[in-house]
Amino acid sequence: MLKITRKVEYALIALRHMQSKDPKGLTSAKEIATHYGVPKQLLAKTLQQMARDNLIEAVQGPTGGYRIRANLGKISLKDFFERLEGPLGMMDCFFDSDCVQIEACNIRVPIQRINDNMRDMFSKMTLREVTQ
Amino acid sequence: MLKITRKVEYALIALRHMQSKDPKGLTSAKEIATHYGVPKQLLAKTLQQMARDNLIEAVQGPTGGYRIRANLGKISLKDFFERLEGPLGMMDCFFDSDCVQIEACNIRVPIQRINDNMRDMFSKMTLREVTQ
DNA sequence: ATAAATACGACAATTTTAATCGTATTTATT
DNA sequence: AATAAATACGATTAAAATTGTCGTATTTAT
Repeated sequence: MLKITRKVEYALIALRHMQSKDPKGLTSAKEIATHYGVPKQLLAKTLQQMARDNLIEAVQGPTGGYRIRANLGKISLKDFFERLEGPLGMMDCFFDSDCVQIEACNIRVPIQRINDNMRDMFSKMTLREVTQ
Repeated sequence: MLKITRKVEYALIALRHMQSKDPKGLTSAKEIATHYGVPKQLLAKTLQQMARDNLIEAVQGPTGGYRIRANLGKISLKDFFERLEGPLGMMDCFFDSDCVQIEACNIRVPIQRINDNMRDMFSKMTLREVTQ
């Protein structure tokens, strides 16, 4: 419980790797995959998603690759998690609401409170803190 | 990602339900299961586990059931989660360590930091805050 | 033209979580 | 003593979520 996914893990590995290099230079999915022993295809998808989100920039063709585009110091971990994985909630009922028990449920409000604390915590941490 | 499990959910529902009743009285698994539309067997196991942990007290036989035993105001959410689900960590590598990449991994320390924040947060909230 | 890279939907495998089954034990009630 | 209703719990199955792979298309430097 309360685990991050591989997608997020690989994204962080990739960002941190790129962060430590010349910001103009490009890094290929292959480079990261072989260096960290991570499945290349899955990593590539994650990189592609980050590119769609304008977190990084993609350059196609041979000699292509990715470089960081956004200011990581301005992106909260909460936003980062939500871009990659969707809304952040400890229980599905906060978004789905296909829970028929919603009337009887006695912990919705308290859980909401915990959840707010969690979101608050991740709102206060920036991506740069993790990748630098 | 970052979800609590049903086990924890059912445990909280049960505790909150019992909290709202006469502390001497007993509550059966059946009562909670039918009231909140929750699978009885799974709930029962969770209650049994909480009983083994001395969080609640079990009374057998017909007219038996459970009642709260511990002082919920003295139990942190972190302890509660860990009693039910084991060590709290955003990544398995903090306990398992069967990760061969542990040498190359570049995010272990930063993730550890986030994780510490999370554990800290849950250490500061008590079970009572959630169940009252 | 070729090769090496990104792009991405569809699918398969794996793992984790959730739920059920079956049986034993306890004990209040009759 | 018999019964019934409750807890106790290991084993198994089912379902869901996660993780990984495949195949194909596109881009572009050489």
